[in-house]
Amino acid sequence: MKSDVFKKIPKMLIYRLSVYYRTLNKLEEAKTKSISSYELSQIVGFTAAQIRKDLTYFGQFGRPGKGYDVSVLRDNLKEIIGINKSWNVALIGVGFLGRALISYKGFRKQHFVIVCAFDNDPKKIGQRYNDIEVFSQDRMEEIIKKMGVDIAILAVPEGVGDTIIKELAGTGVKAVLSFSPLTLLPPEGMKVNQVDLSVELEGLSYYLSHLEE
Amino acid sequence: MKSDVFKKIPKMLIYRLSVYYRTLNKLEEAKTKSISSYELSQIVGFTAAQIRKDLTYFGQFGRPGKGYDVSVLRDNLKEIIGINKSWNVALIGVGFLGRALISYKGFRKQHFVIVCAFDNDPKKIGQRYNDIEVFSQDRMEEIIKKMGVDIAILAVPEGVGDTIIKELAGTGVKAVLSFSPLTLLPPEGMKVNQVDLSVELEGLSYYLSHLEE
DNA sequence: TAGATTGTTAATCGATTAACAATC
DNA sequence: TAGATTGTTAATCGATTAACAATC
Repeated sequence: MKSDVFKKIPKMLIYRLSVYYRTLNKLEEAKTKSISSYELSQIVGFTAAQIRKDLTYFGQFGRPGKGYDVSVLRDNLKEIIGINKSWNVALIGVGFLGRALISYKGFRKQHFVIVCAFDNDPKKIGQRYNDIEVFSQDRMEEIIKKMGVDIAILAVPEGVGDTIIKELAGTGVKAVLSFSPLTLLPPEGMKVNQVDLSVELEGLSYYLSHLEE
Repeated sequence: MKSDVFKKIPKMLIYRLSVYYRTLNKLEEAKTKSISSYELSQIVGFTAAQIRKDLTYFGQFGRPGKGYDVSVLRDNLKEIIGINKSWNVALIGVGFLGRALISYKGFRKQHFVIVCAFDNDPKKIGQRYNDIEVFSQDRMEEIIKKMGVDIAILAVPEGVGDTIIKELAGTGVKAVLSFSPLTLLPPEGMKVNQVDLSVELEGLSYYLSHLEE
């Protein structure tokens, strides 16, 4: 059954799940006990029908006439998203961006724990930032395997991203979040989410250029 | 006619345009003179049909039997995206992330120029990073108007994002790229692109959790 | 019970893909 | 000319929205 349930969901649904989860966390902090799909829709900006539809991909979480119990739905989403456990994260590249990520407090709360960092600047190797040790880039495979890294975050300069992705493929890491622009298609079996500054800015440029219409 | 042409394009097309543009730039550097939709499809990973379809929203840029002239298509995309000119960018928040953005060399090349930065840490105000002056947060409206800022980049800690978006609405800035998680819906007329670390990581978590299926 | 709201099916809308006549 | 490849229309696929019976 499980394999059936999770088969084909709309691509954007995963992003909406994160938004629902975050919103429910906020509601719980505010001691809200229950919420209807309509009320939730007012907060997140999607339609109530879409929210209900989205949830049906995973089960039934509400009560007709009553709405959803905030903490029940939250806990279910937590499990669906897969953050009812912690994931081990390796940070590759300890420049400004890398250090911004290391010092980002939201990580632990969200069940992603940076366990090691890599750089090939000799001045950085062996140092600790926020208690995370920086290793030499050539020890990537060794350390990643030893520490059981699930996810790699790429914060390296433009140009070297593709090379590192290839090296990562060899370590068994199956999920990567890259802040470095990549030009090659990701290797088979590796999921790569790209945060792409140019693409985001160019989206804004397009919007501004075609505003009058 | 223009107003007709740009009316309703698929949401994801804008992102693909950026990918085409970047790829064509690379091809031009490599002295490739012309390329077919099929060859391009092999590089970017979308289908040839989609590439041709995407381009028809904006005009006819190829020659049947011949393909596309790399530099002609590139120049057209440049204008379509709106980067045949420069946009003035204000950086809000000069922490690690802010400084990573300031030192990112890709900016100028891509026609986005950081013209000013804001922070409310007294130690930072008045300083210059990469020749960009940091102003006090309360002078945001004044400076942004004076400098003709088009786009604001939000690199502030979690929690303050919503407040600053509201302030920005008053300055006339219509496009924002936010690295800070926002919970409120953006004000009318303001386009906000969010780079959301939690959402990206949770997407990976979902993928890893449902791998076997 | 009456009112509210879910879960789900059917209808609509939008985006992608296939196919091919036009044309270099 | 023959072969290649575009631009575009029609067919398909997928995602969203509307509607409503079921149910609390």
